[in-house]
Amino acid sequence: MIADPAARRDVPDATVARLPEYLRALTDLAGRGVASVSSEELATVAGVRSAKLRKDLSHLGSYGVRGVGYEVEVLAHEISRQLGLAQNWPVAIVGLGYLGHALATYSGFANRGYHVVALLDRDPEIVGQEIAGMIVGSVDDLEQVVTGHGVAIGVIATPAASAQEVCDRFVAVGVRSVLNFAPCVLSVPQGVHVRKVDLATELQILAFHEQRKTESVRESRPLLEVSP
Amino acid sequence: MIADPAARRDVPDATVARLPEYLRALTDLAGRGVASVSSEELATVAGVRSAKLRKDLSHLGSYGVRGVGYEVEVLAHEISRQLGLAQNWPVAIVGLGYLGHALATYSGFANRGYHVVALLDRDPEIVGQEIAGMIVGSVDDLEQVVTGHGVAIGVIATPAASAQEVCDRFVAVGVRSVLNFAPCVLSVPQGVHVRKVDLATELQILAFHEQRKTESVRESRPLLEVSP
DNA sequence: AGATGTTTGTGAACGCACGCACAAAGTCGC
DNA sequence: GCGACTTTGTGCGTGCGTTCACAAACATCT
Repeated sequence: MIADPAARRDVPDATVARLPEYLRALTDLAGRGVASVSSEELATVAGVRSAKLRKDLSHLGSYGVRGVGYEVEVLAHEISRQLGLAQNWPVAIVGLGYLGHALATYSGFANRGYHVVALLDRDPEIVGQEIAGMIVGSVDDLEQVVTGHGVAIGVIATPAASAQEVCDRFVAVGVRSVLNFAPCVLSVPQGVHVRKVDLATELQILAFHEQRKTESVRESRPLLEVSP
Repeated sequence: MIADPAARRDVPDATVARLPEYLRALTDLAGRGVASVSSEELATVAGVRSAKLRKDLSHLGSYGVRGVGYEVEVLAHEISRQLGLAQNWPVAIVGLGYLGHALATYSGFANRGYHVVALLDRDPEIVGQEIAGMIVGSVDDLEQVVTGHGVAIGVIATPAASAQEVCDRFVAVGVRSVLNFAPCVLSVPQGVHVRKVDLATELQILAFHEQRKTESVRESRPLLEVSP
């Protein structure tokens, strides 16, 4: 029954990174009225191999029934709990350009265990606007807002030049988890967790593979040099 | 020494994923007038360990000078070339909600080896609008646009419900690299490369670690369980 | 020129993650 | 109740990625 304390201690990072995808797949299935799935089926929907899925889930505990499969509701609830989505984390978003705008209105946030409690920007043109049912506040009030709402996770969607300063202010008032969309490396003290998402990076990785594909067709042709 | 043909064949995926960050760091340094860096300095700016950086770069060839370091311009140009950024890949973006809007106006795309050649949407309200200096076209013309511009990379920023259909149409007209922002798994034939970015996923991974932190605080009190 | 100092490039050891294959554990039919 | 079938959970081998540590290679100073 209570295998949690032992199992929960060390969930591999690679597994953690896949849990949200499993949860999304399970939510899909639940929405379609599916009550039970095998690891094979769920793996297909989630885009992984069944063996990997089973090993991942085994790190959370034993929530399947041999010979039957997993109960969708039960497993979804368990993953949800492990990810801490029951806690409705208060999130603050700084920087409301198009990207911040997208994040604020992203239904995935509100519906998946998060609660955007504050939108902040530096531009007086943007401050005061209503976005996703909220009034954009001034970044000057960052400390007050974070403390007041007990913000645990800070989202940075500012230009790279402002990112470090915003991050420092987040950290100074106790935020220990930061999601950074600015194309720069943030330096933070030990114990603060930063995840970075760079849209251009993803494209560049794709471009690398794309080039390899076209290269293997042309095979060993000299590239043209660029003269400055 | 031309070590390229041998070295270029197998660049580890993990290394490829870091190359864009190195390139960004080098561009930063070049902009600040730095001409030469050691692996230690560059690693700090890029947020990795120097040993890892050196091993990564060694997969591209030998572009450093022992006892001195790397020439910023030379290394940047080399990574740029390996990533295929000299080719100005034509990119098409489908789905111009706030996220698609953000992608279209993202300066990182235009300035880093990409050329957004088409914006497409299904909503008649959005078709015809001007975004980032381009007129949004109808998704009905997807095949024509892709073929006409020789689009190699397709970006999907639609709702999940439409993503697979758009993907299929991309693939049908020869696109082999897809960047998917929709929260769903795309199924594609062998040889087509898909990268997925899900904004909610990143938050959930952060939440997991955040929960672990707060748990370890609460559980530090009942260290000893009552045993029978 | 030789000695000294610095930094790269890499062989080797280690650790993590993935896939395989199978025993364990359950269901179902009779 | 028992055998056949299904599916989970996992021990193990393998391969990849990271880190360490050092020799090779270059610059600089005397």
